[in-house]
Amino acid sequence: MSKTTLNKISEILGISKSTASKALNNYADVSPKTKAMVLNLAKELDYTPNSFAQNLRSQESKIIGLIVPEIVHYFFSNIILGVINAASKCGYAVVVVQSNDDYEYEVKQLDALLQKNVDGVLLSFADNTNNFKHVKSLLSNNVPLVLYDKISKLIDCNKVVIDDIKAAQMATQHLIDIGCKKIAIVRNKLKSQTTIDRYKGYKKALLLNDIEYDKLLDIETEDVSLESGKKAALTIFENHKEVDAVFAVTDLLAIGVLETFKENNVQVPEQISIIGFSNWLLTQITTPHLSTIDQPGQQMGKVAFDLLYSEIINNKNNVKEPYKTVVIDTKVISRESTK
Amino acid sequence: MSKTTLNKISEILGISKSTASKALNNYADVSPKTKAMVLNLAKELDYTPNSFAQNLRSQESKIIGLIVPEIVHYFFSNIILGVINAASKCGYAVVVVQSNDDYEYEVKQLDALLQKNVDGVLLSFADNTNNFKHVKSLLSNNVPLVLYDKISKLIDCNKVVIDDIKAAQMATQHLIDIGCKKIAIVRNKLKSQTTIDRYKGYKKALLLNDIEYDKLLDIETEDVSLESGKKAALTIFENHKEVDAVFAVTDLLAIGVLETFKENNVQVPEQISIIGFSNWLLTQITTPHLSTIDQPGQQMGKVAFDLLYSEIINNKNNVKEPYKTVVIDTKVISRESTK
DNA sequence: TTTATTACCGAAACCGGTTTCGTAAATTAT
DNA sequence: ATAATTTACGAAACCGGTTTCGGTAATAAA
Repeated sequence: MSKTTLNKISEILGISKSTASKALNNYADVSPKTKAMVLNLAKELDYTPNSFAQNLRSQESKIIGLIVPEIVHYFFSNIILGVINAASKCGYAVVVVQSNDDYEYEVKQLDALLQKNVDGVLLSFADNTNNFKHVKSLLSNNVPLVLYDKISKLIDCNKVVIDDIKAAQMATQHLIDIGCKKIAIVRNKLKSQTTIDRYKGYKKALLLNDIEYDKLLDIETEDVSLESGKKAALTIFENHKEVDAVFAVTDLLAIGVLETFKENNVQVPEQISIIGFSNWLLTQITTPHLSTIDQPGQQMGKVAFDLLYSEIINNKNNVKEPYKTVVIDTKVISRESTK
Repeated sequence: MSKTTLNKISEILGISKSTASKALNNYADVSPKTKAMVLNLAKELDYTPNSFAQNLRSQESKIIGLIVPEIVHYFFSNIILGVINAASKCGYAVVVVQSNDDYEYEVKQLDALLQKNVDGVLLSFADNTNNFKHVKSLLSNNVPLVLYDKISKLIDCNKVVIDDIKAAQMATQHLIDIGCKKIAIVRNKLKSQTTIDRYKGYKKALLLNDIEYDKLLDIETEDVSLESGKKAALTIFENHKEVDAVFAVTDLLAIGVLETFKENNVQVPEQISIIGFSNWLLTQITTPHLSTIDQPGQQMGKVAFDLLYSEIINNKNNVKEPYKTVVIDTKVISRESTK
């Protein structure tokens, strides 16, 4: 049994394809009788319009592309969920791809999305992306784009971010508020905007509290892995016994730091306080529970989709709205690792 | 500047659309000169075929649907990654949706996928799915389907699973091997196949080692959350001091159990050993590190896609292969929580 | 009764490719 | 030289909807 098409329906009823289509789409110029006839038969034959044909006609796929640096990642999982839920409510499906935090891959995956004719793209840059040809060509091709989380100020489009400077400043201030004086920062050396901003926030907090920035307490790591956190902690443990607090720019780094201190019998938080960044599920499970910055992924995903959606709608209606940058609120989650 | 189409190319070159199409698709009946001409112009105008038209013609979308019970979940994140990587290599995009571990939602999301005309579906059932009308209608509509992880034996299709019985048996045997005698099981009461099988494996191991199954040590929880694990541990702690080991059917449950024991000054593993299930990243971060069963999500995702892909290809060529059930190997990861 | 409206329907164009089939020209075989 | 192939190309159908536009018949207004 082949799929039922409009042609089949119109043939059976002895009417034209046009009328059948109109009946299904609530056009005014269809008599009640005819409409009922069509609707009944459509239901009986379990008719669903062929979306390929609809897509070709409307030139839209009702699918959007979502590029995340890493899929197996608590924060980005929440992004994905937020996007998918919001999209689903508007009848959009989401194709998810991963850039592997690599520029080349990001370009490739973006191309793949465009070949599928997605109606818009949500993108968080790879750590090593500092060339923006690919997104600029997107924009010149009039494909709606929303950048989220790891963005670039050089691109003129809708964005949704957290205020990394402010959040990092709050994290550092929290450490200062509980009495810490020698605060180390552990950050990855790749210069993504988020890393840079968290670094700025750290320095800003020091400055505002008349604490001198000490280059030796500024530990750069290869990446943001658990292992890198451990290495960083070892550096601190071996060379800087005076340190009484660590701000790590990601939770995983923070956990690596925490683990290593524990292994070396450094009491957390009695001897040293630790705060991370993102509020991964992980942080509620460490011993002691890790203080961190809440970075609401689901909400960011939802907002990102909403921005994209309104841009898609505006495009259809040929209206041009100025681009927005939505800043999502973060807050300090104070747990046992900072006291 | 509008998008370049085949029509535009053929008009510019003064040839027919057919010939232009053939040139681009390596047909034999195009002269070398004409072919070069078309290819050059296509490159110059940055021509990419309109996939809507291709889809309509070929009646395939080169998109597959992936339904996961929960997106923010270490195991399923790995599934998603495995699927996406494998799919991408074959030119397929993946639309990801979440069933929320709820049957109604699962049906709804499946419908949404079908409306997008996906070429196939990968599905892991919600915990409360025990009605299979939706997937049966899929199969009768000849839409390729592969079930993974949470499957049903009642459905005749390709599947990829781990041997939950064997894995749970291995976990329990591991506890026995290290000398435990009173082994409790913590499992969610919803009767998904995986839960049932892990329960079976637990009992099988007891049986093979002449340990009597004790209904009182069989703790049923509402769900598989951290909280449920904590509640279960409290039950054990308050009523069954004799228990010297706990097998929890998920890592999160196990971590809840672990946390609660620690809070009540029960030494792990000295007084009680704990083993979980799945090998989440979390398990490497708890104190003590949690023993568990490795459940290789990425590999399962890859295998699931490969099965789906070959079914899609077979369908196109009108060949019918018998359905397979691929069983992925698991192994015990012995860490500090079992000694 | 004549004219103006309204209600209802269908032919056909359109979206942009792919593929079949017929045919004229060029080449080879006889 | 003619006949048989081969080469190269294009017209047109096709995929399955949506939408415009024109026209007839029924109704309302003059």
